[in-house]
Amino acid sequence: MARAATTSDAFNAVAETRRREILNYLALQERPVGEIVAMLGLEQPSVSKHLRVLRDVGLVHVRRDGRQMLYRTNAEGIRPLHEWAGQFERFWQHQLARIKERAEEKIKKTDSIKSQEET
Amino acid sequence: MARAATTSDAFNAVAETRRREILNYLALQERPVGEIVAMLGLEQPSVSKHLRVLRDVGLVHVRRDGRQMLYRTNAEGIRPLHEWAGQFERFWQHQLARIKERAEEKIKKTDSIKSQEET
DNA sequence: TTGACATATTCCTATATGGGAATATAATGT
DNA sequence: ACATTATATTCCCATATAGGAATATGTCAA
Repeated sequence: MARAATTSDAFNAVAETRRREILNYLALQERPVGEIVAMLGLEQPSVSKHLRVLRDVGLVHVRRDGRQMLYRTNAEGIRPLHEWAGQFERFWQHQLARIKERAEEKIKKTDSIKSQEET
Repeated sequence: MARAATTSDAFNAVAETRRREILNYLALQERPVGEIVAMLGLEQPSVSKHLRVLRDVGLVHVRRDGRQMLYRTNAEGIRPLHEWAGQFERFWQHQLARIKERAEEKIKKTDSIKSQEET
């Protein structure tokens, strides 16, 4: 089996840096394709293809305005990702706490060595 | 250019469902490869290859214990993902608020129609 | 050393890219 | 109808899989 399609789900879609950039750019307000092209410095067809992927997984909304297509990030689609990653929050907090503890113990030891030296 | 390597970063690495399952499984405690194999129902070489990818991007820690290799999730590696997704939290909150508003307005309208009918 | 167990790597193939180039589709103005 | 503008799609190719099969590596025990 080959790698899963980029259109399989949000996880695969946002694996691409350019698509994450697009989502960041379109979060605040909707924009026509031309502005996204200018913003990313990519060829227009490439941008259209990325937008297609984002549409297929429901990460952007589109509406037509004359000849323009206005795209906007659908933040809801990013929630599953945030929630999955959030499961690990308590673990990295634990890890950080342990790192802190060790660092403080190290300082204590250093201090006691120092006082020994002073003796 | 082809798709970015799965070992490019955490985003690409966790795009694969199996690898997310592995990270969930290894979050609570370290486990030998054999248990991961039993848990996922995949072939051992496939699991070893997924673990290799996770190691390369720093999403798991490993240590040897006799013939076994004990893997454990490195939650820190998942933070960038959580933080990127977290940028959109305020937007989906807005979106939900608007949906709620509209729903409430709809109910109001329905009520006023009802009272008209009653007249 | 030899055998058994645990894990990793290599080789293979079908599949899915992402970008460039060329072309198609859609909407507007004249 | 025709030219122009804005996007989308198709065709091409180099690259990177994920999994299966076979094999290699590493560790322990007798």
